[in-house]
Amino acid sequence: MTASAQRPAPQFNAFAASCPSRRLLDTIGDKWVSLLIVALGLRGPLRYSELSSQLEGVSQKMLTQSLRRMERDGLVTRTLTPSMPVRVDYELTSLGRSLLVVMSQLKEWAELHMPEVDASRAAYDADHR
Amino acid sequence: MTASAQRPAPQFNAFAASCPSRRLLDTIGDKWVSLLIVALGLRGPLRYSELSSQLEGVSQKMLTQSLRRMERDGLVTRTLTPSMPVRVDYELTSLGRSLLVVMSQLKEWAELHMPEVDASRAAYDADHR
DNA sequence: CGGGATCCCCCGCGATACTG
DNA sequence: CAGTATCGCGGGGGATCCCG
Repeated sequence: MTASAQRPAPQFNAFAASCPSRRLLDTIGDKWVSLLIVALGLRGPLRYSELSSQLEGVSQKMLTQSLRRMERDGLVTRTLTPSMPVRVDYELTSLGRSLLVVMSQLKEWAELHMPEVDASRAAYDADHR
Repeated sequence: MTASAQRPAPQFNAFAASCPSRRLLDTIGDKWVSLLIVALGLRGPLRYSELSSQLEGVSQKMLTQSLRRMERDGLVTRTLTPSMPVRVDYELTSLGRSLLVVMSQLKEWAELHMPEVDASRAAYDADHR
């Protein structure tokens, strides 16, 4: 699997798993990652506990996992302050902020068009009952 | 769960499940839906079998499921031609095309910045071994 | 050809307990 | 406070069979 370079592949194949767009989708497809980008973008650097309380419903495990992933991807920095008790702050990197811009486009589309989606769903459900 | 309207909820809470942006993420978070939007956007109306062969790795079940969902959301139209054998074409609606625009922004970001992400990952992995 | 229905397995994720 | 480690299950999704 992950069929790598058997045949030349037509220039840019957005449908191959190795394509950048596919891999970006793997990242922002994670809802917690997306929400973290927005949260950190809107409200500046935040502590672990602040993120935990702002992303309602996130489990400790998923929060940590998502933050680690974002850190690895260079989207956030993790700053440890060895006070007592320990303090950890997360902040978007410039790369993370550039992604925030794109995510905001998504947000705009959603707020503009989700009502149409809702209407379409209602119509569809009415038909197919 | 699905806590609906118990308390007023602070104006626009992007972190609540009912928020438009959250719900859009639920949609495009599905990688097949995203890829279908791009495929149908770039190559015009496509038949079921054409989609099946272009989205490498998609199972029949997931393809159908994703198309149904998109149809319900008003993103694609499904046109049945009762020839022999049957022919079914899928095409983006204007709503779907407007979403394609946004998705293209994502694609641009990916092609522009994924190399940085890769570099960050390599550095991270080197440190944390 | 374009699906629907079923079975079944895997692992993503929540819950819980423990640590520096 | 900010995590790590472990267990357990539920359901998302693949494989398969069948139908109009």
